[in-house]
Amino acid sequence: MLAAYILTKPENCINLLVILLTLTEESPWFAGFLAPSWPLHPQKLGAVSKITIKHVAKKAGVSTMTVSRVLNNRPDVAAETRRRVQEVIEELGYAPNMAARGLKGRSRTLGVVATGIEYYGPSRTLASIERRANELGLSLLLSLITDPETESGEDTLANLLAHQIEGILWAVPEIGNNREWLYERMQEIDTPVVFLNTEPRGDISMSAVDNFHGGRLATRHLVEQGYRHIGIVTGPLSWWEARQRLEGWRTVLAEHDMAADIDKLQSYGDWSPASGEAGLLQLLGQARLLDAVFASNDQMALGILKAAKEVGLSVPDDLAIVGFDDIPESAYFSPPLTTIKQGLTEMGATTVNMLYESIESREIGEENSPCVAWITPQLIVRKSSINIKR
Amino acid sequence: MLAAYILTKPENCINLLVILLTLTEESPWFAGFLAPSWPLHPQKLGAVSKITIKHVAKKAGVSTMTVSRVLNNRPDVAAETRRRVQEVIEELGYAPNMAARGLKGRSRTLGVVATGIEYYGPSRTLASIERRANELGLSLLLSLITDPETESGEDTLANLLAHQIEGILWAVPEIGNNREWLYERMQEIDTPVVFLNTEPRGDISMSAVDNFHGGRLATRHLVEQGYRHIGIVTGPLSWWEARQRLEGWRTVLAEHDMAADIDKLQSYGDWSPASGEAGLLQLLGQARLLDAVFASNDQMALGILKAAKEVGLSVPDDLAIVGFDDIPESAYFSPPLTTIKQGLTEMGATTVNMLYESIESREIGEENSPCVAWITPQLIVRKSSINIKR
DNA sequence: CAGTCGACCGTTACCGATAACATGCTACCA
DNA sequence: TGGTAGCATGTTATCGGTAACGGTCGACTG
Repeated sequence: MLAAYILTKPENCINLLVILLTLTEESPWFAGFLAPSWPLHPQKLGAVSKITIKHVAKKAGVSTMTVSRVLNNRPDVAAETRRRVQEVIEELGYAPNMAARGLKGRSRTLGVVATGIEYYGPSRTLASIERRANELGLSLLLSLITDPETESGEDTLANLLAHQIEGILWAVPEIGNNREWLYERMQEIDTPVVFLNTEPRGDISMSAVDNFHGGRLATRHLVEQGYRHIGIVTGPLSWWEARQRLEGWRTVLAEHDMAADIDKLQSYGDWSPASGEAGLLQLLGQARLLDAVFASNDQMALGILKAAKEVGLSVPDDLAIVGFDDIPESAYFSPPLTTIKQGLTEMGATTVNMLYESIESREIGEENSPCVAWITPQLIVRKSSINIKR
Repeated sequence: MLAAYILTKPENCINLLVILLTLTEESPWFAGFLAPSWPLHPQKLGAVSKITIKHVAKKAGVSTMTVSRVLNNRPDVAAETRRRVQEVIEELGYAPNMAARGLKGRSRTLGVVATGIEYYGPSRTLASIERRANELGLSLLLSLITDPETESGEDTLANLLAHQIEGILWAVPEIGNNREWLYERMQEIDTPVVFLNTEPRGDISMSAVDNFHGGRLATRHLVEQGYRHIGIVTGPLSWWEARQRLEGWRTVLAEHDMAADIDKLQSYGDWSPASGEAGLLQLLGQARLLDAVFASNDQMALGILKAAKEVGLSVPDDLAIVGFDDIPESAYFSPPLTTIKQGLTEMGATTVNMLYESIESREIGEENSPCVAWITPQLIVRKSSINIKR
């Protein structure tokens, strides 16, 4: 058979005129035409080549495309064919090459950008993200930011995009304006992003614990227990969470006419036990009548417990304490710590769901609008805040 | 220019005789030869197509291969060419597509299989793994096992391999024989695996904290402080770490002739604070003279502290306690906890280094032999074990 | 009974980077 | 001055999967 085709390579504007001689194996005479310097490539077979879609296709007697359709649960495959292909897949133990899929934009991988996973909150969140992603058949590419105050994460983002991930979970706290670049960048890239625990704004998808509500819950509980001079040790106010918890505390104090001299009831910590310790000492110096403290996390509450003991204050008789986080240890502090449980597991799963939906809807072409989910935290009452005498 | 080539497609044994007419853009007359039914493909340009190696090549006036060589720091590029290419890369903000690289076996990605990252040790380890991997330019695909006692992780491994990862870090504890399948599987796959915190064996690469030494450190410290009846609350004995710590304790007791009635000095916990609490009560019931406890982790030590307080034992006067892990909270327990710091950061980094070397040496073709690295833990002395009266 | 439609399946051209191989050129030697 | 070694660079095929498109065939319609 003799045929002629024009092939074009647009990128370099070179046209190739190809005169094509198709010879079947039955025409060995053709070998005579070959110049000796044009070697026939020996059939390179890898030693124990992995099983690919081609092997499956060959064994099932169909084309690779049909196998691909079966793999992706496309509707246009006859039931019988589908069954046969699935059998062969099973039999050969075939697993699709994700890199090849990624090249075509279906990597089934999410990027997670997180920080501080050696601490309870972030690691808990990450664990629930992984679990939900796994359930949905998605893999996770993990990137950690060591110091969110100084590292912007631009390299991190670039790296994730280079891996052809299909969506991004951004679990780094917004500190100051360390994220402005990202909001701009998001306009250009067409990979959906969902944020965790961040200040809501109209143009992003996000899920967050209602820290304001949490701050209210903690403070209101202290008010109800009869405490009248309720101080706070905040987290770093560059953190949105810390500001929200502070605001909740302020609101409740104002509601109960306890906000006179409110400045003297505030102390600024940095999440560490040491700063809780220092915070209590500072508060005691400022507010003589102090009888309760809302610590913005459990670690600081632990530092406060230690400081209280050292200055001879008994908890909860002289001083009540409420923490935030409900780390597993807090039930075993002495006394056991009243605290706010955040619902981080729920938040992690929710964000993955949101991202998944976003990816799905993008696939079928519809643009989906930003979405916000709030997680309601929960008060866990233990001994550190209960004073039967009052 | 006229040239002829032989192309072969081994898979279907069809030979193509290609007569190649190279026409530059300056030869539009050639269009006359085109049959109307052979359409020139319209140049399909994505809306805002990402920058690929081709764009860089074109702009730098070289071939894609040369760009690739520059990207991979291959030696055979002229200094001037290299500089120009790098300039263009910079200018266009080009980043290589990792999926495409993965397809060729150079995904620059490691798989991490871990469990329990909501706890301090694993999350700390994971953080240091990520940091070191990042420094080496490697990405991390994260897989978590929820329950290592029931989940084998075979699916997890398959998933990682499907992603064309170049190496695996296995940070799931060996419990019973939950890993036999993996040792077998490792024979077939040619992806290097490094294990974390596991019992050494000749045919695997691994890094582990010397838990036996840690157990000795803790116990010897108590002996030196003058305590004579030293109990232990172990972790679950299906865990290698727990067994090693127990063994260290046993050895020191035997060395000091304190191993009479040793059974009554043992209690079996499950890492949780609650089991520490229960463990102490059990020990007190068995051993009247008990004056110290080695808790196999800090969380159980916390439970023990609580239980001691409840039964009216003062720490460290009546009862000394040493923990294991050095979680950040332990310095703020009341009293602050003496404990063993594991060196998890070092372990994480070490395993990544080992895996990296293994990958590198594999690339240049040499087979590298299994390698074992031990991390030496460290005693952190705090108040819970210091009794000046003794 | 021609025409149309839809279900099913195959062919081809990519996706982006890289290994293998080919080629052009310079330098150096006999 | 021809030959050749070796450096720098280009060309092609390939990795494994999927989108786009085409073809076939039977059923149904007018």
